[in-house]
Amino acid sequence: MIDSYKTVGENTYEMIKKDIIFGNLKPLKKLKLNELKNNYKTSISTLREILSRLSGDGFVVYEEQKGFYVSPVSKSDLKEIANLRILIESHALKYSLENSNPDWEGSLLAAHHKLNLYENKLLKNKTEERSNWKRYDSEFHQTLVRNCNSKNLIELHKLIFDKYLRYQLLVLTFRGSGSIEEHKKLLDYSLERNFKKAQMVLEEHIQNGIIHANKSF
Amino acid sequence: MIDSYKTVGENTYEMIKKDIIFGNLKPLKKLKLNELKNNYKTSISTLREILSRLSGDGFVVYEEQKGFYVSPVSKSDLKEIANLRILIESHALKYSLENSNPDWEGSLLAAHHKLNLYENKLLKNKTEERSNWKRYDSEFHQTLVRNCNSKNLIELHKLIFDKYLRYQLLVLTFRGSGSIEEHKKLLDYSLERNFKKAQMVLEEHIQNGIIHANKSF
DNA sequence: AATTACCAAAATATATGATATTTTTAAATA
DNA sequence: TATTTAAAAATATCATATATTTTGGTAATT
Repeated sequence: MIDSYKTVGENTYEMIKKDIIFGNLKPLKKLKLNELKNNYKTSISTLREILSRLSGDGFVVYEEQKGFYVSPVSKSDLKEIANLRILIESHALKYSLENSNPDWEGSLLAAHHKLNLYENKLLKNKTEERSNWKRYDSEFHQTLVRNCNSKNLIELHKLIFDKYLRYQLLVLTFRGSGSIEEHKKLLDYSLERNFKKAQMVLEEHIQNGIIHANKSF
Repeated sequence: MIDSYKTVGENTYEMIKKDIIFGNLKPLKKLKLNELKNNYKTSISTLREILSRLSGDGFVVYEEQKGFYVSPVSKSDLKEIANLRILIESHALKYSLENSNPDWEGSLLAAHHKLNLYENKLLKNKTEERSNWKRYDSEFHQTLVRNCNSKNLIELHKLIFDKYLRYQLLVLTFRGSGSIEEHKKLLDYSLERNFKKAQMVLEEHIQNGIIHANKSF
């Protein structure tokens, strides 16, 4: 219902973006208009619109007269993204904590609860669906920054986070109990409004993520 | 020659973006496809592509089934943008200084020289062209961050800076000798690789800009 | 064998016209 | 005044057509 209400363009945009994030469209793959037209059942003009948007988001690269292709990935790019994520997410977290209020604290608790249940499930059963884990992880981190009271900052965070997400789904794996503990600390320090400690855990959390990644690249 | 080589879409993209930044297309103005088609002499499909890109850049807002309109401006938005600019530009500056080298120092000196000449001219003659000033100012600040060695960071900075630029051209005016001094200090501390002092000046520089702006909003 | 030149096929860039929907506007009604 | 309704305007999408550019392969040249 919610989904089918959207326009063709919007739906296809989501689909292609998802396919890039989940790796169904591999890095550097040439995105030929005719091919896409057949695969996604939309017109060329709509597709060009979509690809233009995606190139703004950084998931697609566009070259004049040559067309579009899926953005490349690299270890150094991941490092850059991770550093930016630390910068942006920390900054937003700081303001979220300053503006802390019961409503927000409640939503953070809720988001953590769901994430925690899922991570524990993953710990026991490795075959669990990975995309769900990422959904809860995203939700938790996005809740962390949501209270910062700056629309621009939230948007920027989403931009970076999505790029990071792509790497998570391409090369990062669930780190197990380490990640669980970090999330718990992140929650606790946030509820205590202890920015310094929360920030340290966050930075560690993201750094640990990419250390883990180095193996699989 | 260089310009006319580009595609119609690219040229029109630049034109519309410029018209928004310079205020020829006023905030909240509805961007009707047919109207734009007549004014910019391009097809609807090309225009939709362009507007899609611009909405990714944040200069245009898109609403499903309702179309496109020029992004609004507000004092609080300017404040958010300024804060983000401080965050991003400081961070990038830090790394630029760490990676400092003669080449970069040279280009920074050059950029400052041109900016300085122009600002002094402005000080004497208020009627001078304002868009030129902004060009040199942009160039100087972009040179500051260029050496940070992170493509993502540079792109992010450009994104924010352009949004800031729009406000500069819409509501900010030349502050006179204050700005000149700040730029000079920014240059000197950067050449000394004194991040702490350079950062402080930068923050002050941007803050002073928006204090000045409050009057005209 | 490597490089260059050239041609055909593929792909992009752009424009236009057609159709279905949706939104907006303005008029009509209660 | 508020609500409803009908007409007009605008968006969303697609298909098609054309010019230009890029690509890939073959032949010619060094």
